[in-house]
Amino acid sequence: MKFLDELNDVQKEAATHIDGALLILAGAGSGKTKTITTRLAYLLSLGIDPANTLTLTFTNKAANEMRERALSLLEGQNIPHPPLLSTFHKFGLMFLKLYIHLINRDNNFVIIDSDDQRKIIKQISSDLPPNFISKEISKYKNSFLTPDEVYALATDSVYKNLAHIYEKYQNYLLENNLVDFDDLLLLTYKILNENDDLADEISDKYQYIMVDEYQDTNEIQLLLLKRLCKNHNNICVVGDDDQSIYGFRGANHKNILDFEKDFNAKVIKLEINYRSTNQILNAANNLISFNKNRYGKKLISARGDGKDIEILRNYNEIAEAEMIAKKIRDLINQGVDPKEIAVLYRINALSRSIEDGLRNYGIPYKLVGGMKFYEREEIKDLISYLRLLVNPHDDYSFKRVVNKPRRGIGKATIAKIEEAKGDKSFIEYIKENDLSIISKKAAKTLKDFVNTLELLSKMSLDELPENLEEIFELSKSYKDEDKARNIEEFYGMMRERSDLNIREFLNELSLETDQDKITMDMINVMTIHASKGLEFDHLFVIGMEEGFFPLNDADIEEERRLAYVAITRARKDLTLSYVESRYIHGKRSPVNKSRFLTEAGLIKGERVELKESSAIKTGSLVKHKVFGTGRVLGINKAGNKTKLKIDFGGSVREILSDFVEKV
DNA sequence: TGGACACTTCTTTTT
DNA sequence: GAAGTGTCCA
Repeated sequence: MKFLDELNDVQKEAATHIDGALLILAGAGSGKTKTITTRLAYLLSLGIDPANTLTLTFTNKAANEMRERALSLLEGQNIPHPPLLSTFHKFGLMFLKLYIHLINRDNNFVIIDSDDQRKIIKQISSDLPPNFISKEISKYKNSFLTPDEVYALATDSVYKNLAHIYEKYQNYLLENNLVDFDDLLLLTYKILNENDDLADEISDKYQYIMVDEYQDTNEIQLLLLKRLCKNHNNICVVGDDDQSIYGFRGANHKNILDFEKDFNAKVIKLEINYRSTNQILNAANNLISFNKNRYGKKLISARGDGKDIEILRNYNEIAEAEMIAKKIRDLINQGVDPKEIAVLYRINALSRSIEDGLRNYGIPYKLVGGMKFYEREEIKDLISYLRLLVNPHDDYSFKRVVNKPRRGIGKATIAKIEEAKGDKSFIEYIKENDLSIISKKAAKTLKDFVNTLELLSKMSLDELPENLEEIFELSKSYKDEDKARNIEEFYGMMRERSDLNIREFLNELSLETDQDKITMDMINVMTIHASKGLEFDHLFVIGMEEGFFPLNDADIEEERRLAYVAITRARKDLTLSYVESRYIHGKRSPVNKSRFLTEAGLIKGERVELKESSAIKTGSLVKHKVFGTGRVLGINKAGNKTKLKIDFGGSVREILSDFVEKV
């Protein structure tokens, strides 16, 4: 096999491993993708039926890239059909289409995204932050807790209330045949778990399973994988425990640390780094060695020495931005390709100053992952129209679009119908009643609206854009040119996918992200999270300050991994920057340089003394001398004082954080 | 009904 | 500082 010659010995060992569980611990820049795509190509070149392989990823982009690379290695060989490479969620979607009837649900379900989820939650309850609720619900679902069980476990009124909201939320999904992102995996697992014969069938079908970015898997994904490989244990996962940075989204860093034990796996470490210079890797190695929870590996550069890492210190963020803009200008003047330059930061709020700086110097840049196409208001409106056509009972979508563009249907009218309609959906009620409770004009508008929707619902995906536009003037009604253009772009996407019906189109769409669209042609400005998997010759990381990076109250080891990811994005030239004072949240505050600079060995003789955070967060249990134990409902920072809103068994008090202890 | 104004909040976000 | 939410009034 000629393509094996492209690999080093360790990579080759990994790529030619055939049977049994294997963990490929792949350090940053160690040729991870090359190794697993080669392994896939290798398996297929041995005559293994592509239909017997399954490769799971987290993004469509990764799946597509890997498919292409594997197939290009096999060029000229006769592969009967392409292998299945899919995201976990898309795999769930395909599975549920075939088998959701086994839990008595119809396969014409619609997938909701996190935004929809929050909206639904908001309709159910208004007293707790929807973000907090949706996180909690996700936690419960992923721990297989039913609302009743959550209620039974609840120790205080807040959590009893949450159990209640959870129950209503689940009922809402069932009534409207909706499926959230968690469900795509959960229900898939549930069905496989309850139907042993089916699990056998599926496990026998997918005899060779591979998983990319294993450090980002959560509990359900682990359980699901166990089901999928129950009959063969042929599972090969790739990942880097040191690059696990999605804990806040439910990724369980433990999965990769325990894989060896969980699956009785062989472990192969890829430690030769083909990306960065010694200086950069030394800093990365030094820094990450401060973490306790890790497998332990050291990156060794295949590129040798390069430039020293530069540390920038500035008076404030304006000076910082100016200094970096100047440096970037110089690089470009030296002929550096702008797409080889990137600026990273921990939090989006820092993008502003650097953007200003670049703009002042007339340097074109691209903000990666800023406002997302599918999250734009006008696109969500259009999607709501499509949903309403598929499911006339979708009251959430109905309310979203009933007055877009303006038809003179306001809050009052909606509230009246809401009260009168009982269990009926808006559209049902409007069709079946004379609407005497609202004004004649509004009644006529609504009747017309509903009739029009019914008409539109009979159309195919490629007929819709024209008709929607003619009837509702969705694009035309916007004065904002960007919005109109976005709508036209979306129309274009609908026409392109005329092979699908509306429902299929919506479900495909909900699993798509802008991540898939990242193209690199200009200077890139983005969060560290967005930079994962990318690499640049010249890299700037700004905001290296305590409180920003590491962020206050965050999991320090995950912050450190994040810094590790940031550093290892750089190929030859890394610049880390901090300031003395930063303007944030409408206020200027003095800041100290990040401990990570010291830990990386970049600033000698200094040690930032800071307690490892025993951070108090919303939801934490705390103890007070007099009031006893309570749960934190909210956190309020005023100056350098932090005030906590705490529920002490029903009575809510505001207490300064210094007066309580975390329990 | 919908605009104007006050008040709150502010980490990252592969699906 | 900005965006999102809530409330009031023409």
